[in-house]
Amino acid sequence: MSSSAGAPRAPRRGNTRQRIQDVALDLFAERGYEKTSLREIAEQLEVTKAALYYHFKTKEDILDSLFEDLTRTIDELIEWAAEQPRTLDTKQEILRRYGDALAGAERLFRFMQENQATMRELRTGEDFKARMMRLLDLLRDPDAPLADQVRCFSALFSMHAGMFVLKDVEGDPEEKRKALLEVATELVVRAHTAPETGK
Amino acid sequence: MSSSAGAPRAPRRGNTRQRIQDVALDLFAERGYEKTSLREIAEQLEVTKAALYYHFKTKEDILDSLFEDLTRTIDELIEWAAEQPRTLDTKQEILRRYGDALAGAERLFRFMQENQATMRELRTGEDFKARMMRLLDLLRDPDAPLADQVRCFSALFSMHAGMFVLKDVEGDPEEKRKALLEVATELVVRAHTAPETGK
Amino acid sequence: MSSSAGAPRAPRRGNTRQRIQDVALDLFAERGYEKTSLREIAEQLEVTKAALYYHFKTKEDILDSLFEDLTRTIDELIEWAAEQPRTLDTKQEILRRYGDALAGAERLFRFMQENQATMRELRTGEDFKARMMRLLDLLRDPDAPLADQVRCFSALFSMHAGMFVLKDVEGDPEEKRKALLEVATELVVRAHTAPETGK
Amino acid sequence: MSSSAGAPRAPRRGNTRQRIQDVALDLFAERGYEKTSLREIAEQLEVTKAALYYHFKTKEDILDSLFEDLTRTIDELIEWAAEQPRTLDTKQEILRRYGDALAGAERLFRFMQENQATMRELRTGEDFKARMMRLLDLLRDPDAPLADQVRCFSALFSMHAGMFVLKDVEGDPEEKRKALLEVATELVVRAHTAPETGK
DNA sequence: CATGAATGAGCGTTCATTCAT
DNA sequence: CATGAATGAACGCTCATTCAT
Repeated sequence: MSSSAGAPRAPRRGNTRQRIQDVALDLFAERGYEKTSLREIAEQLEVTKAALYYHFKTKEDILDSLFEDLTRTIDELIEWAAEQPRTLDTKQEILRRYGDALAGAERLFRFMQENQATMRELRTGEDFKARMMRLLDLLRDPDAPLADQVRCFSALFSMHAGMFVLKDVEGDPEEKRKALLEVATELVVRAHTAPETGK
Repeated sequence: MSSSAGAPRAPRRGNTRQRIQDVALDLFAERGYEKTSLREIAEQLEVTKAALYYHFKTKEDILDSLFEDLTRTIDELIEWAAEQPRTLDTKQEILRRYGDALAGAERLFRFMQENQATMRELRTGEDFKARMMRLLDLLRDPDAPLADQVRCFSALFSMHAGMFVLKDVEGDPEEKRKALLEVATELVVRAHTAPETGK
Repeated sequence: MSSSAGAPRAPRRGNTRQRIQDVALDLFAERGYEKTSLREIAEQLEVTKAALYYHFKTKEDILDSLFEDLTRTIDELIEWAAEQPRTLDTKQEILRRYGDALAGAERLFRFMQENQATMRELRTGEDFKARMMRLLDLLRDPDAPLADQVRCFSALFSMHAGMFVLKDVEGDPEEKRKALLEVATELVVRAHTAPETGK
Repeated sequence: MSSSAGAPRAPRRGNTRQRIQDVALDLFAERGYEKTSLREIAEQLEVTKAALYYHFKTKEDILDSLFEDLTRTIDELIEWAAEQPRTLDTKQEILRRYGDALAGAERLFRFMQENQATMRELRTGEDFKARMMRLLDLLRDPDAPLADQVRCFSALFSMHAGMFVLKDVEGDPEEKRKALLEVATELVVRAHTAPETGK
């Protein structure tokens, strides 16, 4: 895709690190973290396994690096949200921004979605889960009835999982995103404004 | 744990097959399918790896056997639902029954939820996914606007994932179940009765 | 072949031992001794592995039993030949009788032919080889030139191997046998009557 | 054996691949292909099993590599022979050259001779057999009487097997080779010039 | 006459990782 | 910036064999 230019085998300047990340993410998402071996990654890049170790200390290190950007983005979102008044508007804006982050890191979310068992055993996984919980806390009101809390979780989680499950449904991806956001927003609105007391 | 008593070699009655299934499900759910080795399972049972192979032909075979009951239950649900009129009542009953199935196979659902990458590469996984899609088809109306379809998917999926995510939230499990069912039902109701025409 | 009669699943009287031998010989010859497992034999007979151990002490024991008849036949041939005068007529008769023995134990010869490495490590194999050498000694004259000794070995060995290699050549099996015997005889005749002195 | 000296970890230059081949051929020929484990090979080389896998993709791959040289030699022989007139002289030259190939790959021929059951199930084995048949076709006349065809096969096969069987006979190896070639040639001559019509 | 249940040893193979060059 | 060569640990699986019933 990128290197279609010039010589039959381009010199490939200092971009190897990024190429590793790219291929690794593809394979981790496609076949799972454990089932993807460094040999596969190296082969697809036409370098040796040892080359990977020049750029990353361990296999887990490769995975961690993939999360860096996303983690920063979400941290910023959390930071911003924490400073806002906990109004409905804020919550809606959180969902909107979260949807954007999601769209910008689709493969990574797919990876998380499909490798939760792995994530649970990795530092990065635990870190990420904590951030999701922080986000959830910004959406829900801990004193609200359980059903409202479920609504908030459901909103967040549906956005998360929706893109992949909806792949089997016909329709334009952009439309799907909108529909997911719409339903999520609706759930949060309902949770925020519900006047009735619990069950 | 259990057989710490007397004789150097316990009699070990004819329950080994079930004990294997039990331990396997625990470990598969806890640590993931790939990361659980047959050695671990055998060690926890205090038998040799070879003993596992007396009862199951392959590792995958153990997994498959775990799905048998659940698969039958869901097939019955699908069969039943297919014969009902596609009313709102029917849909609500589907959710209720699905919730029951879920409660009766909690560890298995947790396993699925957390090992999707693995499931995708296994026959049983594909089979199960197909059944989920059948269920979704019984809830949604293919001509309805996208947002309504999202509501149905979201209902199903939230029930699915909810039990595990909500473990970190305080509250009685039975209450949580009810809350999940309530929100799911609400989503399906909304999808069923929505008068407005999509986008 | 034999038990085509009556009930869908015959009671199978005391012939199990023979059935084991029959199936074992088939598989040993077809797939090799090492690559044939007792499980395969048992499965093909629709009994359990343990049943085999009721009839034979070890896997090697099954193999040994297969050689019993043939061994006796060849021992008789050797004994008979040892008492004859070492004339050309005797030698020709040896070949003829050997050809008969061969025809009556075709699968076994095929097994030997194709599993020599295995035979060399088994008692029975060594025993059999010794007998072959005895036979060779009855055909050749140790003081004759090397070429004559080669002729005798070649005669014996060609009969041995011929049946299997010639399977790929068109023609009636009985004719092939005759042709093999003819060539073998011719070689022995030449070895016996050669007037020239070796090298 | 060699590196018993000084340094705790010998340098082990770039000859490992060949050392593997050498040891493997020894063991395959001595104990049979199936009964030779990679552990044995590795131990004899004082490396780990995994080291073998750096140099060869599978166990079968090691075997295949052993055949490469011989296969090329025989292909050249076949190619050369196919271009010659099918005279007696040509046939004699084929045997002579085949004898040379045989002498240069003695262990390999022994391996084949003693592991035919294994060879039959391996790609390389089938390939090799096809080549032998090609050679046989270059020696025999398909319209000649069966006995003449047997003579040709017997010639080829005796050379093949002779070296190993004759190990138990006293005499100089070089002399044996000559005697084998002499008898083989004689058989082919007889097949080529036989005036009588078959049966 | 046979089975059900299990074992211990071993197999071929793969993996993440290391390190001298 | 990377490779060639290797390791140690583990994996899923199969085997011949045993023994109480």
